[in-house]
Amino acid sequence: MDKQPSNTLSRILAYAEQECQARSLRLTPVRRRVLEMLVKHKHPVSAYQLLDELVEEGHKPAPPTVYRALDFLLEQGFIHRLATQNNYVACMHLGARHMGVFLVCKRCKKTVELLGENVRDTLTELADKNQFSLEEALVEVNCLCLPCRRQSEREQP
Amino acid sequence: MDKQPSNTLSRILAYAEQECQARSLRLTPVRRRVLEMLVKHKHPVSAYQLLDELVEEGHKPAPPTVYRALDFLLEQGFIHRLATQNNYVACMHLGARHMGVFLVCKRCKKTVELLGENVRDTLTELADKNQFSLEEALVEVNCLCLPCRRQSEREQP
DNA sequence: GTCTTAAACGTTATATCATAACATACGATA
DNA sequence: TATCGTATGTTATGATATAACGTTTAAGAC
Ligand SMILES: [Zn+2]
Ligand SMILES: [Zn+2]
Ligand SMILES: [Zn+2]
Ligand SMILES: [Zn+2]
Repeated sequence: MDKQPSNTLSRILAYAEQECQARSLRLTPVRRRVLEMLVKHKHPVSAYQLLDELVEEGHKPAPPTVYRALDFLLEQGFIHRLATQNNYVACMHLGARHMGVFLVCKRCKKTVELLGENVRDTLTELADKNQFSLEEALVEVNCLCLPCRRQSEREQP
Repeated sequence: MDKQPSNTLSRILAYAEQECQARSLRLTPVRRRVLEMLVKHKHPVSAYQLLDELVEEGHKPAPPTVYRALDFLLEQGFIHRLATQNNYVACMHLGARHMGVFLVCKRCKKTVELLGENVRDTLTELADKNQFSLEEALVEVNCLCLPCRRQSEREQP
């Protein structure tokens, strides 16, 4: 399990604050709260799961509230969306806008985000060859993590 | 626009038939019909669009019928799913099981499937470094195709 | 041929994910 | 403080996908 130092949350929030200032955008309470929840979770989570947590806190938001916050955070590159899982996850790589490359264990759903600059280069080249220009990309790798692989071997030798 | 020779359909269906025989599986009428529809479409299409077409033909299937056929075709590698689009598309690369690499124009939705063996190698290596083993992967590249790029330039110079 | 059985399919209902549309509140700035 | 664009609240609905269960079908055993 990844450790998550207590200052990671504040580092990410501070970074988001700063970027929003620089872009003349507002990290409103809802947006900030959603980002905070995503950072605190270790796994990617669904929009409705975030919604439920907001409800438990006393807010009474409807789905559009959460989706609008997610859309904002996605646009600013603060979070990523895992399309095969219908889940959202905070970006842990501050500083540079990048495409997400995700390793997802299909058994326990443990997820690792890589920067994958070399993947991007390969894809840009492939796109160019086909007269497409890469805007952004989603790479989701369905995997087995080491513990799950061992578990599988034990079950089916 | 890609041309689609009239024999493409029969080639793909014959291949699917043959593979199913070899794997002791059945390419039932529904499965065959769904594969046929996917091949005939030039763009990826949604499950409900396929459902509507089946209804127009006189069948009266419910969603599970289509989804079960799609699941089968996905498992056999005859089609791919584009998770960011919630769409399904026939595989045009007969013969070898492979991961899908898709260039998708974000403006006109024109889609090209590449084999991308080098992408696979890169991803396998990245997974290994992180103690994940690659099972399969989805690569969707959000692009602008050449015509749409020119169109955009014309609109916003 | 009939029996057995697993796979496939039909059917109904429901779960899950996401957005349209419109009203209200807020916040910057003139 | 008046104005205007942005953000949020609220209600309803659209779009995608699956659970559960009963029936049919096809293939092999006898
Ligand atoms: Zn990231
Ligand atoms: Zn795992
Ligand atoms: Zn393919
Ligand atoms: Zn295009």
